[in-house]
Amino acid sequence: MIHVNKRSGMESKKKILVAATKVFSDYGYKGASMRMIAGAAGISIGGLYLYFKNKEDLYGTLIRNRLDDLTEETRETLRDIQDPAEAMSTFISMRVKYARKHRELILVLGKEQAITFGLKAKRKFFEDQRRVIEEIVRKGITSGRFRSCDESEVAKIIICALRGFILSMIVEPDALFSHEECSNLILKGILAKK
Amino acid sequence: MIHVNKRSGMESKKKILVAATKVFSDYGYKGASMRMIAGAAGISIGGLYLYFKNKEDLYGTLIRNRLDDLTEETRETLRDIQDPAEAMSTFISMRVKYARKHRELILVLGKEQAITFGLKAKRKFFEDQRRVIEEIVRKGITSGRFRSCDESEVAKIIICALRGFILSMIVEPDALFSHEECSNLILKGILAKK
DNA sequence: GGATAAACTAAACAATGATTCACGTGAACA
DNA sequence: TGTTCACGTGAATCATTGTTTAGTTTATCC
Repeated sequence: MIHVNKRSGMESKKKILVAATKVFSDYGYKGASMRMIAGAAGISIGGLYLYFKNKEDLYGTLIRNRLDDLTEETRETLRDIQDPAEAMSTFISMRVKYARKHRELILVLGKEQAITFGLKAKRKFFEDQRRVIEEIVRKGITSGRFRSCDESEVAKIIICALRGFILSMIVEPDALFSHEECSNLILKGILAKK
Repeated sequence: MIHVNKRSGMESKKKILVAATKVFSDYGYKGASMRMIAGAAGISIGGLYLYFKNKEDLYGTLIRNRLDDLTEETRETLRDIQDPAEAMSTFISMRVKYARKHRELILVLGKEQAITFGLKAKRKFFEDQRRVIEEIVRKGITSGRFRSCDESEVAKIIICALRGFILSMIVEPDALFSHEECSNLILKGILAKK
């Protein structure tokens, strides 16, 4: 009774999403055309519309999928790390590594801050990430490892700094710096201990 | 002999640049049309081409002007500050304040990383800024105020963190944090002094 | 006033965009 | 084998784009 064609649609859908990520990251939302995406995916223009309502839908699906993945992966990894300093380092290096690996995604995200449909998913993502950091900082303070501070404020700042690290890493790949140094600065600051 | 029309062109050029900044920041480079810019500037479409060769020229002029201004302003302000910690704080708060005041510019900059003509001016800008920070860090180390570290590496990291602060500030105006806290984290880190 | 040139306009141009639709294709089931 | 339908095509549609151009207004100079 179930009717599944051998030319499985799911495969095409995946091919489209992969191709679209590449094209969007190279040209931005407006700069990427459905023709280009279709070409990159090896499918016809009309074919795109079998799987996505329109350009906006394609873009939104792409963003949502990837961000949800990363959020899940983050929680997973941090689950059994107890030391807050180590958790912080791990969080930072995770995000940096993910960004390096999924360069395209970061470019897409960075490029279209104004497109409203992307914004909601992005906000949710950063909110999630912020909460994770906040929890780490809270633990750090109560355990005496971290200096006393407003954990929510500091969490915000760290998230933002991290965002800058990653953006720069992507935009200027030659101006590289290690994620160890990033962690180090955030943990120790730059003032000499007196 | 000098022939200057009362309908002075310079005024129109300024009006266009102001309007273009707004429109570009709202819609991005591709998303902004010459029609929209003309409308916002209260001028005809053809009028734009009296002052700018084309869309790319208009965009490029806009970026270059603003970035050069900020670089100059930065050097000016830091000239007579001796204490490296104070210089660092001042630098950070300057950039944050500038970003808050010229929200549109930051949005424009953040939006089109891929447009090559904008990129060159931007790279130069960040390079300039990096050198300023590097100098501050170097002074801090030799004077014993800062812990010993690779000044060029740390300068890069601080620039990137700052970029993140500013980007976040612009994208999510509600998730505000003080520039005092930013300086604080960079200067002191988060680990407790032992 | 008449001439000149800068400042400006509006319509037109060719190119390109997203989206639609009438039409093929081939695997699965009867 | 023939019917069905998911899958796929690409020319056509229509809006919008950047840019050009022919023509109009307006301030200055003789």
